[in-house]
Amino acid sequence: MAKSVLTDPSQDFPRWYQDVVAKAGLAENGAARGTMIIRPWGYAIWERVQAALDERIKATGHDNVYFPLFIPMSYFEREAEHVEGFSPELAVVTHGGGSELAEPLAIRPTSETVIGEAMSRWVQSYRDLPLLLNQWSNVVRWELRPRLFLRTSEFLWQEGHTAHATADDAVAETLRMLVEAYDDVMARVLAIPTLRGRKTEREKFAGAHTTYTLESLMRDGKALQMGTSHYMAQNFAKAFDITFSDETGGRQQAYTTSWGMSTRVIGGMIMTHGDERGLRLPPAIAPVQVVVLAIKDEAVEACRTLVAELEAAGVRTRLDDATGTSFGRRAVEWELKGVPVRLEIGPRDLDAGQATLVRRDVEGKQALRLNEVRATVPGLLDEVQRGLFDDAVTFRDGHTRVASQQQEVDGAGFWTLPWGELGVDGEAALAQRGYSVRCLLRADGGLPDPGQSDELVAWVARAY
RNA sequence: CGGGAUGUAGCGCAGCUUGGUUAGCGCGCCACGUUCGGGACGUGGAGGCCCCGGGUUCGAAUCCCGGCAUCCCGACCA
Repeated sequence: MAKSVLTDPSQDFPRWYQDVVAKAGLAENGAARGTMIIRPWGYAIWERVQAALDERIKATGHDNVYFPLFIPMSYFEREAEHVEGFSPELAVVTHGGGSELAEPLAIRPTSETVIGEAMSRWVQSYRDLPLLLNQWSNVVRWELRPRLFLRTSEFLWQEGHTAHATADDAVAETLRMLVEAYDDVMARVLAIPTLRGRKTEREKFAGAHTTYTLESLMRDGKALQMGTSHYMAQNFAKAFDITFSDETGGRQQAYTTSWGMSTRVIGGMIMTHGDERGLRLPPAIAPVQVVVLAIKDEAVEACRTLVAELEAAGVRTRLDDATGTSFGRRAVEWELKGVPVRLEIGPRDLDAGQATLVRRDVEGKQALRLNEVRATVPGLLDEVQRGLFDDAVTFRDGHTRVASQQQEVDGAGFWTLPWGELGVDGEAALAQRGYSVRCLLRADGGLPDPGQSDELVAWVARAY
């Protein structure tokens, strides 16, 4: 298990994070304040998140669509809470084609409004429901304190928007995407354990009836929201007139949902798995799962054979035959990039008919017979994936403490306390001290219904 | 918008207090040679509106005034 920055106060976590992002070649700041340039290695990771998530979204019956980047300002004003929540962070275009626009255009911070407007035209009958849409896009929010991947003025994400005939259907959809799409990708692909919970009124999405969230604990003991799923009830249907004729010919208002997951999860992955030597990529997300490194020219041929074998076994493999660069430099570069497994072959290995296996997740090297590589590596990658997830669970559980009242909350990690004791006043008191209620869970750990208010446990932490 | 700090080579920094040759150092980059099983070394080289504007002075990276930008701590947030 990686040493925690939390247990080593001499370490400066923000600095560590910046170094990992830079040295792994993931991203850098853009010219405009708060913007981010995603470099090839970082984008390849995002593409794997996209692929996994898109597969889950399509598997649950959703269709991909694309809506405009520009949204007329008046759209935001139709939903009171929504406009209040988002106005402060809107970027607004006032000029186009050399002259001032009659109506300013907001650059989308999220697309409930434009999509709601279209839904009102597309939904006429109960037969048109449910309407299950998803969009891959960039959005802009003028954040005050940007940080690569975690909070940038512009970010890439996926936003799902659905409309349903009944409240039950909409709630079920909200929970389905949280669990079957988001948490599945978090656990299976990013190897990040989460809490599945409900947001408090104070923390919910602007305009939502209920917000559900996935919360994770980073290695510095702060929490990060990894994805949210919102049940809007009829709030947006009212604002955008999404109505339909039911089976009996009556007029009904639809119930809508929205849910999003962004490039932030890459930041979460870095802060969950990274160690003092840089990035550690879970195999499922790694653009390159195995690098086969030829130490000397005479080993290149054997390396090529190995690469071909592994590729045939479905392992994403890259050959490093840059023997003109020193071995140490190449080894370190692949470590910084977080590649899970390295196979080194030099003259000594050739003589012995073996490769030297180096895992990124644990210390040490071991010999592996060349003819056993193909049979061994896929299982090893699964083991690494599980190990990273288990380490993160152990870390979280080891940094979760129980409190009975808000005054006891003091320090890094999660704190749990009865929501009935805490309440909105306790929540406000915690906020004064820099802590927030990340989410509410049922006493048995399950997800609370939208209306449930008793027997809830508040999970509290400092957050990003 | 409050509190603190910083702008000097691609990156990280020193120099400024006490003005004075040609503005330095580390990393990186280029060439050649020796190296190469864990970030090699030597020699040579390229690369600077010292954030911007004004002022003081024989002379400003350095002192004074005014801008601008960035970073850190808060409030906002996927």
